[in-house]
Amino acid sequence: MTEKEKMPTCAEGEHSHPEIVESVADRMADEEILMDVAELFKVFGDSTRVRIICALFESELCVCDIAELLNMTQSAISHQLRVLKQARLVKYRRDGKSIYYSLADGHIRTIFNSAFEHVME
Amino acid sequence: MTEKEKMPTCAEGEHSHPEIVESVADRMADEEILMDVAELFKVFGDSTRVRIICALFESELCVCDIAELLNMTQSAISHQLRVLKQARLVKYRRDGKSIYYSLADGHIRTIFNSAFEHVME
DNA sequence: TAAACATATGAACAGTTATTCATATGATGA
DNA sequence: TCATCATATGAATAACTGTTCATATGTTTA
Repeated sequence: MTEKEKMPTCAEGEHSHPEIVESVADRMADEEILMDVAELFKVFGDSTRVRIICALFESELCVCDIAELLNMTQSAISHQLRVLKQARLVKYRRDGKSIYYSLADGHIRTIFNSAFEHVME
Repeated sequence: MTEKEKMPTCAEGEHSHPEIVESVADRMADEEILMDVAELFKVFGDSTRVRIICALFESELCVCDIAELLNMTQSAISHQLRVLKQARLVKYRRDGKSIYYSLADGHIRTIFNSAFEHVME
């Protein structure tokens, strides 16, 4: 470029498609819901948490059993369970010294089943 | 603790449940598939990419229209489209100077619909 | 009550990631 | 062919995240 100019974007020119953009904007879900969806997927987007969730699909489990199953430290599992807890994806009950975790919601299975279908296409 | 000892984990003691752990391990999906699922969710776990995907649910769009719609720079959108492209979630076609993106797969809608149901419970 | 155990948590660190800025690439039209 | 436009990309940076280590909390049992 001969002159130092701001790089134009088509959105400012005549080549954009304002009708389409507006129409899509109208039909899209609310910003807040999209944020919640992204937040949910973010929780699912870690292999440790995915493995914990898939373990809990099969059975209620205490922390140390999850740690043994995944071959990870108790601390690492506990930290991840906290993330799942904060996202209201797991619930827990105390039995003696152990704490048993299970899935809080049936929707989780549905979401994962769809994801499994996709990756195994 | 009086002595400096390695903190024991129940997995090494008698309080673990090896039968349950083994049974869950047997029924769980393969490690590789779980990694793929986590990888997929990781791509979905960003609000910009969620907004792009949800926009593409409504219509095929060129890059600059997505940028305008989301009120972000063309560069930021382009970088995120590359992530979606590498995950084989979008396809594109050239029409003159513009490049139009669309979703590559119907499964994506299914997964998102389940997620929407969850967050809107 | 004290020791042992299962779990939770705070701090620190390393690795990852999203955006920005500057610039490259590739297509179009004069 | 040259200027312009739409998009892509590399480098840099700031923010975030997962694990580890050390330790705290709360329960059980001797």
